[in-house]
Amino acid sequence: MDNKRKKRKKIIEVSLKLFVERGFHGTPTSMIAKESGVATGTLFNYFKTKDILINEVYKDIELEQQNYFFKNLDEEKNSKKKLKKIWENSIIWRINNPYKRRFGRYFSDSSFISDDTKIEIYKHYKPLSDIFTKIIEKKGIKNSNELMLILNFIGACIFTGEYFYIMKEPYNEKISNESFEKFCKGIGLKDED
Amino acid sequence: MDNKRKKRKKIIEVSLKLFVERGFHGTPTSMIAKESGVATGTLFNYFKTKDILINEVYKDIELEQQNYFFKNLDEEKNSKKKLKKIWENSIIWRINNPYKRRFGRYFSDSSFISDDTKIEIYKHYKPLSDIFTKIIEKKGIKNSNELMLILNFIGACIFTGEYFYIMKEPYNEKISNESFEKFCKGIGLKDED
Amino acid sequence: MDNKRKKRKKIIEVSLKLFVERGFHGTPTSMIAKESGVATGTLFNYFKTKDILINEVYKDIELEQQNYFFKNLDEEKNSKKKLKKIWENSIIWRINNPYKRRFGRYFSDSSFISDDTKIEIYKHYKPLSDIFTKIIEKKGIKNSNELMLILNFIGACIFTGEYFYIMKEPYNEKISNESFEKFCKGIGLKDED
Amino acid sequence: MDNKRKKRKKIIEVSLKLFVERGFHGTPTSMIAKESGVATGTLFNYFKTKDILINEVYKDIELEQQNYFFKNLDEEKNSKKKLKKIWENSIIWRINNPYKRRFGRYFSDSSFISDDTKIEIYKHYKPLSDIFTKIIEKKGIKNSNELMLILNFIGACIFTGEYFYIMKEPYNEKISNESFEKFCKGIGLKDED
DNA sequence: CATGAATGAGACTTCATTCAT
DNA sequence: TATGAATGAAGTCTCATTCAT
Repeated sequence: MDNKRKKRKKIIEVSLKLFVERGFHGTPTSMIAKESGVATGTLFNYFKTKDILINEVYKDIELEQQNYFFKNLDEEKNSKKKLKKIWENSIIWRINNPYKRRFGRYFSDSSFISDDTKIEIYKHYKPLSDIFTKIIEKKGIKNSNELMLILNFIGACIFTGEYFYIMKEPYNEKISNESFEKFCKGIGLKDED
Repeated sequence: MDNKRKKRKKIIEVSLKLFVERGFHGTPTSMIAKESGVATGTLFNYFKTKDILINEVYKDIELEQQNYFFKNLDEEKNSKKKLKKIWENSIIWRINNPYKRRFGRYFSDSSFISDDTKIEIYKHYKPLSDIFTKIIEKKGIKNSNELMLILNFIGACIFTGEYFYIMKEPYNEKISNESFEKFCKGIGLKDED
Repeated sequence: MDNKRKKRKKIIEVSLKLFVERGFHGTPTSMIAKESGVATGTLFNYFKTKDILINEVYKDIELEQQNYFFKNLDEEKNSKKKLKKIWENSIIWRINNPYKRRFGRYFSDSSFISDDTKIEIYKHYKPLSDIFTKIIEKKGIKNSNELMLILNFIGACIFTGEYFYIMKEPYNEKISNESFEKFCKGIGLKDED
Repeated sequence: MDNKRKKRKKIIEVSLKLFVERGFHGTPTSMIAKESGVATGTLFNYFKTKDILINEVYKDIELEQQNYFFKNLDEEKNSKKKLKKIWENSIIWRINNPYKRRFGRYFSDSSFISDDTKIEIYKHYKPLSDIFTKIIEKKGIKNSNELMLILNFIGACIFTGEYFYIMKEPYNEKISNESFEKFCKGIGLKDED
């Protein structure tokens, strides 16, 4: 029984790698099966179609990612610290999971991922928007555009991460923090907020 | 002779649309040909292979985009104004060219685009890095990380643009400028710089 | 397992016939598959490409042919008798296998057959050259040109066979032997040699 | 007007080379046109179809070949000398025209050459059979098989020629003659015949 | 006559999926 | 449940031939 779990996991991992390296249509199911150590027919016992398979890969990655992003968030008391935690977690996760990072980039927005899957995943980002809701409330910034704030945060975060990717450098807290502080300065977020 | 130009243009446009909507392998060359109003064989007179075709689509988009981004840049005297111009141009371009925006997102980083093509395109972004070189010089910020500054700029710019995309709103100078000013405040860029 | 053998054999036979009748490029793989009673895709499970297929056809023919040419050769004591055996075997084989005869004629020297295949096949003709080596030794004919002798033998043999082909007659030992004796007389090979 | 002749000749020569090197279906008409220095469409002004083209190539080669084989034949008085002349001419011709030699080997018997063409060509070999008719008459060999004699001659002749081809040696009268004499000895043909 | 862009049938080959074992 | 041979629709690309210029 647990064996089944392992096989499923293996197929997901192999698919992730191959889809990223070769594209969806560039990866035959026979190749996934072979690298996963199962017969072609067996693959379809685990995932009825190739389309279902890539959606499951996506869900697995997203859930794992979100768990990591928002992990131990309650330990932090104020908003800036919470944001910093998310900032760091997400950059580190992307550095440590280059294949998953690329998978998101190529497929998260694509037509391979069904709308149902996208909606299901979207819900889990609530913790992030909660933080910005609270910031706006606390700082009494009326008319402030919450969505724009969130987007700016995500943009700064992702592109700071890209830096380490481009430079092929390991994560560096100092560099990352400089970037984070610039973002906070920009939106006027103080240490005590 | 001009007829050939037009046909080529038509094929590029149709390919762009279909690749974005259906993916590379999801778009048969026969479909591209049909929608372009030429025979299957004719397509291959213009582009020897499907791979070459998608690379040409990419190049066409990038060159057009870069022309737009950096257009009339010399009219602006100082760095902040130059950046503002690029900021606006790029957001507007992405709003006005949703298919090209999505094409970049899906394919710019993918293995469909050859390394040769990527390198060729990369060179044209020099005007942007020149601006940041000058900013760093003028403000005497030693040890400043130019690449990180550029990435932060691009991130802020793209994600500000995403806002209009998600909200399905037309471009709004006020909203865009608020975002831009936050970015400048973050890196300490003044009006007179 | 045995079923696979049979299918492979069937495809080889059908290919042989069609390649001879219609040429390599004149024979679509779909036609080979259909006449072999398998699906188009199945053909490629057995032979990865059409090029590999024709090389396998060639190898199969050559090996079968050589087995037949040199069969029971050890029973004969002297060189002339050995040559006679090969002479007869090869003519009879060509009469009984008209398609294989034509296949050799059209393709053995062509660019469809890879150099690797040709070299692999060439090695198996050693028994024939061994006989001529011994003849030259025994008859003490110094300076004799072994290769020329072999070529003359093959030429006489093949063109004697052509006689039956052109006349559409069955094999006739008397006629064949007259030709053989002329060849022996020409090179001075006696019954006791 | 003479210009047309030259162009026709050029196309024939290019076709010969390409058909031998790449096979009939492996040679696009566009490639023949290009290497011949004419436009694709022009080719079809000279030869209505590709099939007609290869038949014309074949006829050109055969006529040239036969002219060479039987040239100055009347100068020789007796049969052996006539045969020797043909023997030499044909071997030399094949050495000097390796492409034409291969063309014959690949295509003379193939389905690319129409039956009409083959029959037309066959007629021109009468001078050779005349010689053997006379030999049989003169030597009073009843029951002798004329066709078999001719075939043996052709076989010996071609395979003697193959010797020089395989050895990549230039023509050598002594070696060639040894072979010829063996053939004559075999059929009992004397110098005075 | 010469040109070469356009045509579209047809070639080889791949691959998601099924099913008998 | 696992297997992997078989399927055949569908994909990319070629090429003999035509025809407007």
